[in-house]
Amino acid sequence: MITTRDIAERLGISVSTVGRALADDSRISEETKFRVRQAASEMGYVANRAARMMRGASSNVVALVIPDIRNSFYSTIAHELSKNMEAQGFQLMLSETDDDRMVELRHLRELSASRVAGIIIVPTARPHNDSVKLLRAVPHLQLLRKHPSLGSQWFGVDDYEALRQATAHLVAQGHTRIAYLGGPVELPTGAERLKGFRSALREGGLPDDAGLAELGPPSDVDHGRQAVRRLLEGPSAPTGLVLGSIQLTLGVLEELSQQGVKVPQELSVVGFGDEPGFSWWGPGLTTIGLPIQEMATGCALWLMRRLTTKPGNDGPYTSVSPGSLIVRGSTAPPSGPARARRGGRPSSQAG
Amino acid sequence: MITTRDIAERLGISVSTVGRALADDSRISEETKFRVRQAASEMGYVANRAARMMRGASSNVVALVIPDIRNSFYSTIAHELSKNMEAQGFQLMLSETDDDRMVELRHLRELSASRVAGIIIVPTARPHNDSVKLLRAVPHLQLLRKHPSLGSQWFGVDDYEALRQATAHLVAQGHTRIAYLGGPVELPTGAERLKGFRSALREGGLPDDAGLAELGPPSDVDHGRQAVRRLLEGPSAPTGLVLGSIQLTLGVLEELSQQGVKVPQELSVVGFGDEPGFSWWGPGLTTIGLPIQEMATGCALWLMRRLTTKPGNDGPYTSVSPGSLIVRGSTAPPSGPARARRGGRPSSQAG
DNA sequence: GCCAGCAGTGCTAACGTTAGCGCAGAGATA
DNA sequence: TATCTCTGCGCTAACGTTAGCACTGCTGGC
Repeated sequence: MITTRDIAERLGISVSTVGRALADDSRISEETKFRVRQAASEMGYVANRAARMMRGASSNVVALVIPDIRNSFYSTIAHELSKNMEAQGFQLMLSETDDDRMVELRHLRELSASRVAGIIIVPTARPHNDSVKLLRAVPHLQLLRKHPSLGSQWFGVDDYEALRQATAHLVAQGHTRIAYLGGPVELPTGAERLKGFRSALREGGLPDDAGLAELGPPSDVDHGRQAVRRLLEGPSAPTGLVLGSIQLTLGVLEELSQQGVKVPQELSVVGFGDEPGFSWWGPGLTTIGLPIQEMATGCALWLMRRLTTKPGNDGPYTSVSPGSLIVRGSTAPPSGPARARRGGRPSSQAG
Repeated sequence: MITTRDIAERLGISVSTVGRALADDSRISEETKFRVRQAASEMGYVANRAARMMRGASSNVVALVIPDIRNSFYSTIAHELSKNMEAQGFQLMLSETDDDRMVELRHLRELSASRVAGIIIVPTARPHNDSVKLLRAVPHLQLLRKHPSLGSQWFGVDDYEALRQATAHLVAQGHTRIAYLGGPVELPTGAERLKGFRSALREGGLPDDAGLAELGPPSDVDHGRQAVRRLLEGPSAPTGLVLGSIQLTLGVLEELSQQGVKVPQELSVVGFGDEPGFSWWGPGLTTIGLPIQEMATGCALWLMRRLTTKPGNDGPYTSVSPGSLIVRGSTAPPSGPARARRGGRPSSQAG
């Protein structure tokens, strides 16, 4: 590798002069600067960032710590971050945890050793104590999931309200047996979404202890398939289904297509997130749209400002983006006797 | 930040001893090792990799340079690489080029300054000359696209054969007006895929100069929508359509759904890649399945071996994975007069 | 004619870690 | 008792870059 010393020797000047010429220092004559830049270019000199960092300069790397890049939420976030950071000369490190706290810890150790400038993290359910310690030493930002021990800098969506709306949509259509399939309550998002679901049930005068909530790994497409099969095979199958994860939604749609379940006649479905395929699935999937792109952009801008301005404006920061229900064809009033249960309306078109 | 010096001062020993204790050097007594490790843990010591790198150690970072992480091909690759590299203690840097050679160059400069250990790149159509120079200094591997100036280490798929098969499938069903929508010939993949398409036409005795090939930005979903609209509105609309990019396929499916085009009655479609939604789109999308995951794994293993073994086994290496046609419901013999063109078969079930 | 000031450059230390070499003390051997 | 070996540890230089300080000529003011 070419160093400033190589350039200095070739030109018969000192390394200081080379360094200053490359830094465009005003004390160096234009002629010298020109010769140095010429030589550097010819010789293929590339400054060694490791050496620069040893002199106290911070790195230009920001790490994104997420469960799985294949989840389109996270790839969208990664793209948006990358785009915004590239303009500021930052690079993006990618760490996948697979929702395993030990993997998360290993990654955070590595990132800490690499002295990354900042970390954007979607934490696991219960981060290891050492992970918490490591994060404290680096400017960081929680994304989507908010764990109290990791500080109060957080960008996320209103999970509670999103699921409340989605469920209320089914309640309003007269469904009384509504199931929920989402992530575990150990995850902050899982807990909020379940709360929103139950809250909407209560508001609609329905019992919320129905045991119609299936919780499990939110990134596991196969779990979505199996769970929806269990729900439909059960003794008292629901007429409505609300989903609380994009991967689970993918699994459910796959399974419903394969089993030939008639939507919305046999089952009304509200998905989570908005993938390309959701609009053309069956009758079109009614789903919860989330402003992931905007959130990621906000996140990137916040961190860039945090890293490029001197004063440590480390006050608590929280940004909650609202979701919005996208109504397509996968939801309709329930058919059959269950429909009469919703009070005064005449049972027109009953089958 | 805590350094070995801090630990040394606290324990009243030298930095050398601390360093050797942490490196588990056999010359250090077990008792000292224990005390050092204890102190390091308590004080939250994390080794500074920048300093370590200055002593000639190579970094543990591998960069992935791709057009866009939102493309599921690339997110799958990123995931697979990440998973395989994590076990070996490597980290993944993500660089998106948006297929812009200047962005690509900027990223490669940064990566070079960071002294990444290796680079896996899906190059742009015509990489900048400086990009070529920079890559030469780092162990690297081309993925999917193969540009001659970047060396002969390459992992990819058999683009030619994949498109030949896909097109032949339509030819065999009796289509005579088959359109192709894919990336530009400037891209190695674009050129190969177009060649495969035209080759299948010739083999089927069809003219291959039909002008039914629409080429354009392969990552642009909207371009897919517009292009298929143009094809269908044209004076001589095709009865079959073969696609040469996953993003274009997404756009086409969206547009066909929206316009209510009857598939396969009005148009037979063969997609590219296999997304979750492809199986439930319309009658199920016949598509070209590609072993992206296996290819990425092979890629990761090759680079890991390359980086962890001493001798620079830099001989040319090329691995071509075959694709396979997944036949679903979106392809069928053409209806209408065009069908009679395919020789002797009686026109049963004509309508 | 002498000193101040300035432009342009060189010398050197420092960042944190590692490895080669050296050294002190304890025990073994002659 | 004198020498050798081994264990356990310290000293120091080196990696590439940067910044503080010092140095050399030269110009201008008094």
